[in-house]
Amino acid sequence: MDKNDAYILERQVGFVMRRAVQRHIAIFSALIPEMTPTQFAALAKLCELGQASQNELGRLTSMDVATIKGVVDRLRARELSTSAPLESDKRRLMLAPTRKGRAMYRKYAAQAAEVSRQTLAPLDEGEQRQLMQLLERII
Amino acid sequence: MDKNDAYILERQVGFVMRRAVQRHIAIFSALIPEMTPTQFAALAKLCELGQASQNELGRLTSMDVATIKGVVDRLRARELSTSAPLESDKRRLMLAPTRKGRAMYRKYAAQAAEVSRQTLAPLDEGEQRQLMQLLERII
DNA sequence: CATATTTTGTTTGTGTACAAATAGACTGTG
DNA sequence: CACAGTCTATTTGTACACAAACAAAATATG
Repeated sequence: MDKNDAYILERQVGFVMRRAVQRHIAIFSALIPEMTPTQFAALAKLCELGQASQNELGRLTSMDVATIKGVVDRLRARELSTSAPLESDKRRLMLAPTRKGRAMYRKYAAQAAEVSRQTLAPLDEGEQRQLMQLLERII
Repeated sequence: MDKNDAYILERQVGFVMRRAVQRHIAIFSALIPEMTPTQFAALAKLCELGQASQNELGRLTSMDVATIKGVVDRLRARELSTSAPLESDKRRLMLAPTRKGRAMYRKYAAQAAEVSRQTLAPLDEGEQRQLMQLLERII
C-alpha cells in the first residue's frame, strides 16, 4: 500500500464526527445535567407540536421505533409526557407534554441554545454557518 | 420568546451531527457488514501500532475504559486480537492483532476509505476539505 | 366483502458510550 | 522504607441505536 492511500483513522469523517459529537454531548451534560440531548430533542419537538404519535415523534427526531420508545418511556417515567392510545386509530399512541414537561422545556431552551454556541465557539460566525450548511448536505 | 430566538431542533449542531453520523454508520454497515466502525477503528489503530495496551488503544481511538474493553473483548472473541498482561507492568494488558486481524484490516481498509468517500460524496473536493477542517476545530 | 399489504408499536438481542465504584499495581516523596 | 497518590483494568448501571421478529390495527385492492 502506497503511503498516499494509507488508511489514517484520524482523517476519516466518521472518526472526526464521532469525536465532535462526544465533545458536544460533554458540553450538553455539563450545562444540562438533568436530561440527555436525545430526551431534550424529543421533549422540544413534542412541545413544538403540542402533541404527536410516538412514531411521528420518532421520525421527526430521527430515532427509530425502538429508540423513541425507550426515550418516551423515560420521559413518561419523569412525568414530562403523557401517552394515550388514539380512539380513531388504536395503533397510534398519542403523546403530549405535561405541564411539567413544558416547564422543563422552557427552563432549558436557552441553555440548549448555549450548548450549540459553546460547541461552535472555536469557529467564527461565517465558519459556523459554513459548517452547518456542509453538515446538512451530508445528511 | 421572540420568533428569532426560538429553539429550532433542526438547526442545532448536535442534532445535525447526530443525523450525519447515522448516515455515515448506515453507509459503513452497508459496505462492511462484518464489523462496526468502532471495531474497525480499534483494529486499524492496533494494526498501525503493531501493539498497544488496552488503555493506550482506547485513548488513541477516543473510547473510554469501559467502551474499549467491550470492543477489545469482541475483537478477541473473533480472534482478531490477542491480549496478555505485560511482565514489566502487570496492570497493563498488551494487545496485538492476530494474523487474522491483520488480514481483516488489509481486506477492508480500501472499503473503509470508500465509506468516507461515499459519506462526503454530496460535497465537492474543496467542500470536503473545508468540512474536515471545521470539524477538526470543534473537537 | 375478503384478504394482502402497510402502519404502529413492542420485544429481544447486540453494540457503543459514559459515570462511578472497586481492586491491584506502580511511582513519587517524605 | 512507607504510604499517598496515580494508573490500568474491571464491573455495574443507565441510556442511546439499530436489526429482526412479532402482533394488532388500519388501508388498499381485487
